[in-house]
Amino acid sequence: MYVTGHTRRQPSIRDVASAAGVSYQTVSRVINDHPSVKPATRERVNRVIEELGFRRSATALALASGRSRNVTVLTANTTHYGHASVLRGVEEAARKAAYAVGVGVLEADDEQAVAAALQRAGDSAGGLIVIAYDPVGVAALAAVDSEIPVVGVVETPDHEPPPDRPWVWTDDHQAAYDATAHLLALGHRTVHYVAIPSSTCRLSARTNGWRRALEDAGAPVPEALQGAWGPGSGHEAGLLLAGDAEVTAVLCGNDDLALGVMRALYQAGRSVPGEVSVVGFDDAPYSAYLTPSLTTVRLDFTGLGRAAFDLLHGVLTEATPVAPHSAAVPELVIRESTARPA
Amino acid sequence: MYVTGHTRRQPSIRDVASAAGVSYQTVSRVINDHPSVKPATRERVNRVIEELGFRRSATALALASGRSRNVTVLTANTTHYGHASVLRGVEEAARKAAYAVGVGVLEADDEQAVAAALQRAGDSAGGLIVIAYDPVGVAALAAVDSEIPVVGVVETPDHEPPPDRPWVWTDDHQAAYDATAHLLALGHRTVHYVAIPSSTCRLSARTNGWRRALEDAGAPVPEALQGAWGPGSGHEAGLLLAGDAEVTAVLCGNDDLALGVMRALYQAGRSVPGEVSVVGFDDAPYSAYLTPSLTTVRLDFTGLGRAAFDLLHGVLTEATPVAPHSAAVPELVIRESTARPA
DNA sequence: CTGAAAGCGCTTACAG
DNA sequence: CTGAAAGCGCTTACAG
Repeated sequence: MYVTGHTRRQPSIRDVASAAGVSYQTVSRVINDHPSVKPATRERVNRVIEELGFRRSATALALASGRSRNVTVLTANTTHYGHASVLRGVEEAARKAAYAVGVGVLEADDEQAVAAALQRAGDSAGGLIVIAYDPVGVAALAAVDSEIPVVGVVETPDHEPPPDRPWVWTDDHQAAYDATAHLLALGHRTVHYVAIPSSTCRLSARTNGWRRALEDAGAPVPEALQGAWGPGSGHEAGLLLAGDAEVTAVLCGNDDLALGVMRALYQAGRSVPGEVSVVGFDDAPYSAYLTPSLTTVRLDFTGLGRAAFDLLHGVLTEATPVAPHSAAVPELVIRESTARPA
Repeated sequence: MYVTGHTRRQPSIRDVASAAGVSYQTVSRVINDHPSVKPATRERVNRVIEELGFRRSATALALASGRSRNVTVLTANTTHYGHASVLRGVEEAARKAAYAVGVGVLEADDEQAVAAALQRAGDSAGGLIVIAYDPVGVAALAAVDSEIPVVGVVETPDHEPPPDRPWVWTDDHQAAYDATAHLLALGHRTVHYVAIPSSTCRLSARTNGWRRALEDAGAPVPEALQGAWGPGSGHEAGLLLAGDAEVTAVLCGNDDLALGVMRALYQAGRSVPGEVSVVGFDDAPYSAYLTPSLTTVRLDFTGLGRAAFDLLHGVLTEATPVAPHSAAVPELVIRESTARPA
């Protein structure tokens, strides 16, 4: 069989219209499920659509209608488990709603780079979801033009989001409180804390939850250590902590940090959980298989992503009232890395 | 300050044109860097563009020109380190070229689902990048309409890709060979293997590299165990392996599998690397911080993603000749999980 | 219930 | 070097 190099053009609504013996306007009504089309006509048009393999052009639709069935998620990171899972949740919900999803990564947090990322995203997207777990994300969320629909995936906020700009989060504060309380209940005198980068200048909800639990129990409140996102910075913090004989329990802002801390403790000859208990945040896929397996707070990132999309979809279509909401309840998963103090 | 609720429409090239006192056609020439525009005119237009904050509409551009400055990557998984890193690499290169990137996840591998994913992706993208590390991805790559530009991110192939459909890969075969040879050189009689899901019916390049190294050394070739992607399946395989006293060295298709195997070995009371050596593939961020830290093959997934985009960009613009190519050389990273047999 | 017109914001020939 | 026309594939009023 010989095929010419010529690409057969995709059929347009006009092609469908002439093949079905109607005006292209009627075809438009059919593909938009407009009520006022005679059933027989509708059926005939649908048959032709099927035969010709017609697919409505998303770009023409976007240009003509001004709406774009595309959302893009802006994030500072795509490989970290939490961020990647949020993206996955967004994609899942978007797929169900027949939306396309784009990704933009926020490389640097200078104003220019953020502005550029925002513009690129705004060019193609009808709406934005920005993951604001870190300073770059927060800056981006704040810099979004007021005309473009956006929802933020944020840390537990301490104030209401602006009405036109919903947020989505899981209750970090309570989760950190619970994890700290668990350690205290085991008999530890206090709990040290290695923080992930705070998204804002003020203290994060996790930090506050940890501190509150300590205060409520009348335990001393040690100074929190500031970590980054990866295990390397957990390792550095762990080295510091390992040198302090007072340290018997460490709460970490995420599992990567906890992993680094455990490694440092091991290198310093302090056993986990024999001498020191360690708790993480996230429940990354690897955490259950570490030795000792990691006690951690399971966060439903995927559910968060789905919620973010649903919210955005709501503001995009104006069908649903938009309300800020906290999705999914975190759950403390107790494994081998926590025990009573020696 | 009072602001009306009315959205000020984005300026179009006509707005720019009238403000600059030229025709909109001239504006089009300026934004497209067309050579034949008098420098003075160009400068004036550019000034107006600046003043008005004009941004060319990506969707109008796509509709009018037929080209879409958007690529979408199709993948069965977004959270696994390798897949996420490829995506990250694509985004990085796309950003440099001012392209937008979309993601589509391949949920199920039945024909319908793949076809649906393909259609959705094709609707918005000018080109596709499909990650074909697993059966779903392979099916998707094969099902892409011949008219749409696509590049596959694949396992080391055993034949040339079709000329119009470039692939990108890293040399798995050599990497598996090296890792196996390392274990053999340490004095192990043979090396067992836990495989990731093969993308095809035939054996994967990793499996072949492992087998070849064994054969070249005259070592017995045990049957490979079939794993999935996550640590859970590595754990299952590890339980099997742990029961066999002959097993002293295990090569795993990825780090997650290796983690699961190490956990199983630990539970069975067999020490790593004292009694059994374990090697992974990927060099995930956590691998260096495990105890024992994991010997593994570092793969440049991000570079692979960048290469995939560059290739696609080449076929999209027809500026660069497209050639299949192997990006980045894998590197064996020797850490604590491997040692001489007891 | 159905059709003819105008327009979304650009680009691609075609003129001058 | 610059401008007026037609068209990309749809939708949104406006007629009938």
